[in-house]
Amino acid sequence: MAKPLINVVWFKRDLRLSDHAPLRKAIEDGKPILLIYIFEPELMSDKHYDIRHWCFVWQSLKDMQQANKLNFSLSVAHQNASDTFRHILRFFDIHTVFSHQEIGIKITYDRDLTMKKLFRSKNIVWDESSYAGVRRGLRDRIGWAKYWHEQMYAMEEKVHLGNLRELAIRLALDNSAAHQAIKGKPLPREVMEPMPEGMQSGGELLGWERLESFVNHRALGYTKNISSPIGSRHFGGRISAHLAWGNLSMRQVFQYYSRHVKEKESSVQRDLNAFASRLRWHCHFIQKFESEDRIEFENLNPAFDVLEQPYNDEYFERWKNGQTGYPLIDAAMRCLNETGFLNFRLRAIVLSFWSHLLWQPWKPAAEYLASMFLDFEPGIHYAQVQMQAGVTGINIIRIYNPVKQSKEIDPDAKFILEWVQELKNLPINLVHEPWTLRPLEQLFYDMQLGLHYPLPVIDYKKTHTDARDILWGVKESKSAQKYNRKILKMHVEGKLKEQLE
DNA sequence: AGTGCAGTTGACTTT
DNA sequence: TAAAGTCAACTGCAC
Repeated sequence: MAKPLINVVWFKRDLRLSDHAPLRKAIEDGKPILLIYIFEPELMSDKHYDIRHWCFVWQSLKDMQQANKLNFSLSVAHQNASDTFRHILRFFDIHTVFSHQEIGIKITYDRDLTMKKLFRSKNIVWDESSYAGVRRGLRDRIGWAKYWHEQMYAMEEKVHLGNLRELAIRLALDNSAAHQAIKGKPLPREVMEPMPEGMQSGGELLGWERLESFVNHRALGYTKNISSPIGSRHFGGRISAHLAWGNLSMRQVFQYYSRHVKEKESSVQRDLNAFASRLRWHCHFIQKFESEDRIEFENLNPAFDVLEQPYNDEYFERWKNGQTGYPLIDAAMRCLNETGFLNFRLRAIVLSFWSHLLWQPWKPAAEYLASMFLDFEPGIHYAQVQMQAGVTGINIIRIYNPVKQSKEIDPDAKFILEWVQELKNLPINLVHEPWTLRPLEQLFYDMQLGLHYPLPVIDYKKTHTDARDILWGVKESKSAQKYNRKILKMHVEGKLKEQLE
């Protein structure tokens, strides 16, 4: 007996039901639709990911079913993609699989290659829609900004939920409840539990709440607070995780901003425009990764391959657990571990500390930070890591002074004391550099260095000079400059050039 | 009042 | 979204 012929919409990092090209196309086609999300064990155990991401995904999936009052379930699998589709093929013939292109790390790229082969062998069409103005196989950036703007101003991909409700089918499963895996082991319990306090929860609804509250209430103060460890958490857009997992599409964010910016006061407009310019940078970096995904493993500028930065496990443990003895660094890392978010400046500071002051290779830090950033977006992440590590050749080398930054961005030490409570009895000026405490003061404040709080893991004065000399030496070498020309040609379009340098 | 000088500020360059 | 160094201009003050 012939199996029913269906289409599949495969959700990845596009967990929403609006402005969704694959859904729009599948509905237009009119065949029954199976909606699936696959929790891939190999991805879940990859170093870039943490349970917090899968929690966020789970909440997004729940939101897609519940908040929109759809009376069908998304099918959720917990096994690798090939086996999932083989399982589906036992019950159905698949005409087309609709999904978004994934600009991802090697492990997902390889999975896509495997799937491409599998689909071809089964005579299944794989229809992949592009991601937010990012183009496959681009060799240079001529006309890129223009194309991006066209994409952003284009009409939304309309999804008719009524039609979707009629077409959507569920895979008949052995004793599976609505949210259970269609096949494979049950999901870890923690995935289905609420987010820990302080970490953003996932979902389209929450994404829109954030976007609206930012544009209409929190935007004034965006630029002023952008570097403040505490201020940025309120005055920032805070939609990054929702963008990374596709609760919001870039186009939706851009159009919401364009619609509302006109009606605001000029001071708010300034802040909103600063926010909006970053939306384009977001896609710029993803495009960069699409064109050159080797930067997950290799220096963008190969001249920096000569750096000798032997990995030190003790340094790694102290850095990641917030035990370096530099209060700002420790506060940032502890805060990140617990909340999944840091503002841009703190991300730059902790990375600079790792690669310049601890003189460590960027790769282990890149993987660890990816797993802690709830908004981990592969393209942006690796471009930023390399930029902060100073191995792109085309960007200025910024070695942050953790004490100077501490006094500048956290003058009253509020942020530090929130996360490094060991220091709470010290006067503010000593919180920024506790190693200056003299023995009598340590007694007086009941704060023994090396016991209650670690001594600095390195001496800034010594390490930063070495790092500076070596990095600038490479940056100015003939070899680095030769590669720079190639890099600029590939990734930079006209006016963007100055902004990058 | 003008001069010399130490200290400060800001623009600019180098790393 | 850096930090440190250089230099010229400026400031305040003493004489």
